[in-house]
Amino acid sequence: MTRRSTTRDPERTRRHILDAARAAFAHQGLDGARVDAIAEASGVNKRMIYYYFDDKEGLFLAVLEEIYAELSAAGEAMDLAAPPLDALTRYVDFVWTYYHGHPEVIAILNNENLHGGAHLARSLHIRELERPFIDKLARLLQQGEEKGAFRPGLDPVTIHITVIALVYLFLGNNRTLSIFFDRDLSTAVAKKSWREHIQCSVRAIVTV
Amino acid sequence: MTRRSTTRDPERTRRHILDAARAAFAHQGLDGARVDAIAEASGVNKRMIYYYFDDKEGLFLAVLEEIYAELSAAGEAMDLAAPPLDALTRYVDFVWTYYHGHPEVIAILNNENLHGGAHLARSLHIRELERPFIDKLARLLQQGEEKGAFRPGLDPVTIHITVIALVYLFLGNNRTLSIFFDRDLSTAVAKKSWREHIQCSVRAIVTV
Amino acid sequence: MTRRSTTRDPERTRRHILDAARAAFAHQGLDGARVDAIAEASGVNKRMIYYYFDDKEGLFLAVLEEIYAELSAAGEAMDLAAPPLDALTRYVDFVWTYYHGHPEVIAILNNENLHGGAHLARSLHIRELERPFIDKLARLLQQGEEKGAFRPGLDPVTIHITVIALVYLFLGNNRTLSIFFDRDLSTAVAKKSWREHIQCSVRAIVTV
Amino acid sequence: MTRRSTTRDPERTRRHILDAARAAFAHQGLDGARVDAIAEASGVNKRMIYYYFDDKEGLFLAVLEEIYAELSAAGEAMDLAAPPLDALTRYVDFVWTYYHGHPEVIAILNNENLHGGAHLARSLHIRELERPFIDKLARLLQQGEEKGAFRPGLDPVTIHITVIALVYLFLGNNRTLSIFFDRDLSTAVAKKSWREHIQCSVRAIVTV
DNA sequence: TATGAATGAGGATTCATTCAT
DNA sequence: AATGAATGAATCCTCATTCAT
Repeated sequence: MTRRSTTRDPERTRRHILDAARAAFAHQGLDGARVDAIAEASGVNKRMIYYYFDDKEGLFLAVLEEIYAELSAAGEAMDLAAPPLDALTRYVDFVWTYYHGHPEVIAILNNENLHGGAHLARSLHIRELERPFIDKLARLLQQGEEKGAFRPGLDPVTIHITVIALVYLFLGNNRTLSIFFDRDLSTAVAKKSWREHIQCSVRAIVTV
Repeated sequence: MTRRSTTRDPERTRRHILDAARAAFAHQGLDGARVDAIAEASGVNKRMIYYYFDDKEGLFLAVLEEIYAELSAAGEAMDLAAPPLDALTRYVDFVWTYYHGHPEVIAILNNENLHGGAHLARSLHIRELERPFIDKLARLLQQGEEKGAFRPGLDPVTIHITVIALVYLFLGNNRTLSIFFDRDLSTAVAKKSWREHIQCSVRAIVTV
Repeated sequence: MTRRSTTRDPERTRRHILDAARAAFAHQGLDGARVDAIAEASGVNKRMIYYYFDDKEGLFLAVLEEIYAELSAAGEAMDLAAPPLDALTRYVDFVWTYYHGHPEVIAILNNENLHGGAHLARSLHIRELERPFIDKLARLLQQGEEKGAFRPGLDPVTIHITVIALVYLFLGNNRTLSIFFDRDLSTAVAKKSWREHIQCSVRAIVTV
Repeated sequence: MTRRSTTRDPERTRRHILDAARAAFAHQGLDGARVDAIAEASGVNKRMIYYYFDDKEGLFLAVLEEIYAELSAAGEAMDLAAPPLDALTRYVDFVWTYYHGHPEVIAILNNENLHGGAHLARSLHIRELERPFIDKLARLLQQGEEKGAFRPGLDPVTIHITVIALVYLFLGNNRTLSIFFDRDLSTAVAKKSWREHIQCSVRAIVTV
């Protein structure tokens, strides 16, 4: 498990640390994660964490920035070239698939919210990021509106947050929801069902 | 602000500890919160925390159980006696108002999800709780369906989670959303706007 | 060496820590001294150091304050009831004997000067201390002047610092002086000789 | 302020390191000074410190030896060609001016004493140094004695240490003395006054 | 029921030093 | 001669928890 980076490869060392940190922060949070454990898991000398990231918070911020950069990059990869309703379906699917495939993102973002977004606010890189999700969604809504398929005046940010909310909460709070409502929401069936519910809901929200 | 409970009042001591713990867990999470700080804030000797709650996790569970009990009790207080669409509006308002008035609930539940719902799963009290929200919502959807105002076959749990998602994510992730989308979502205007968006959305989802 | 304080005796615990700290700071300085070593030497759980003194600097300050308190108390014990010249001799002897018997005081005060008197400046207790050395010396100089034995207008603080200088530097810098001037100043003979030199010098300074 | 010595200039590199080290040791002591900080301040790669001075202690010793060499050189520059009393004044002035202009010398020598003169004792260069201060002072005392101005049998080392004591302690312990005696001794007036006091005192000590 | 004192394992971080180039 | 990367042993300090009263 512990990979030894015998060769002198700064980029690789950084990579190993970031990967281990991401997993650790996702599972135990900023406060629960242990620097020792991250070092151990990354197969890198503990000292290197401080060499590259200053301190635990710096490491957390680096993870956070990477998450947002990936989020932004994911938007670039999304292809919505299709008739409005189909594109809308694709779009929702994309968001669902993204968070479903990156559950650690949810945990880490929740953690950042717990801390009032303090790290993110201090970040210099976040501001420079593009938000392709919004741009592409904006164009989609525009086209749908022009074709008379969608309601006029829809705000892409609002719609995007709506989709995120429906995806994110279901996935991120799956355990407590399951327990409280006494219904296992972690099964493939429950997920499929919820995914369809999101599709229907979003369609209902944007259509006339 | 540190209340000294010199008098021997068990119930009051428990209360003080729970209140301080709730605030602490909401602000720093289970791992970030400090037993010392909780004792200090509650004006109670640290030893008492162990006397009443065994350990930190026991205290967290107690807070969690109280939150769910209050959640359940809040459902009881909700009055949906009105025509379906009006009742629906009231219902959404109720959920919004509840979480808006209890932001610490969101933080603590997120924390419990971070830990995979481990505490909740162990709780004996949770199972016994009624879920009045669901029951009342079920009746409402039933009535709406009978009157031809709502779609048939709506699942109250699904609808409830939908509303929670739209409320909870906006409130709980307000900071990171604001930063990432470069739009201050914490203003009264932004909140009002989002609240209306939820109302419209839910209506669109349940209506034919 | 390691005394175990099995009994619960706060005062004794504090005492043990302070004693060990004093020795440690005297030998390795604030930065060189190790908290672990102090705990070990005092036979007290390391955690207690932080319990009683907050941190290493707090411990250093406590040592410093104790040193000054003892310095002040030593002044009280000094009896100068004698004819001026005899009293002067006694006084110089007292200062010499004090520092000679408390070499750690010199090391610690030097350390505090290294840090620009930062700790002392923050101390609240220092200001309240009496300076009996000065008061008694003032009276002595006054009497000597009246009897025509001493020069008029002598400033007690100046004279006191003079005596301290002659005592303190010889004792505190004994090693480097010995090496540089290639003459062993640590022998009993050298000390006796220097002590007499101080007596003569001070007498020369104050007499007409 | 960090000078980059991109060019390969061994002497310059050594110089930069020594300068930075001297300042660091003067301000934080041997234990408090950080090798990293010294490297940073000297604009030289940290590895070079080990290349030129073996380790931290070696660097400290190098600084120490330089200090003593300068001290010795300063003695050479001192010109006491004047009538005994005038020469004595000049001499005291010289010592005062020297330490006043090189306050870091005091801090570093104190540090060396804290460590029991261990580094100095191991030094090979110290033994070879001339002590022109002593030689010149010896001649001065000799002349004064011959002219009947000074007491016979004065020991130049004793007198020199006396002067150093009066200069050194006032300057080196200025902060703690000021605080303890509640009198600001760092002002120009206080310094001038003390300097005159030394002059008078030394004259009183050596004259008949 | 309540409290101040005590504990030991562990936590983040720092340090002087060395390696590989 | 010079450098960025790497190391492991410490170092200060914190934490949840328990003891003795």
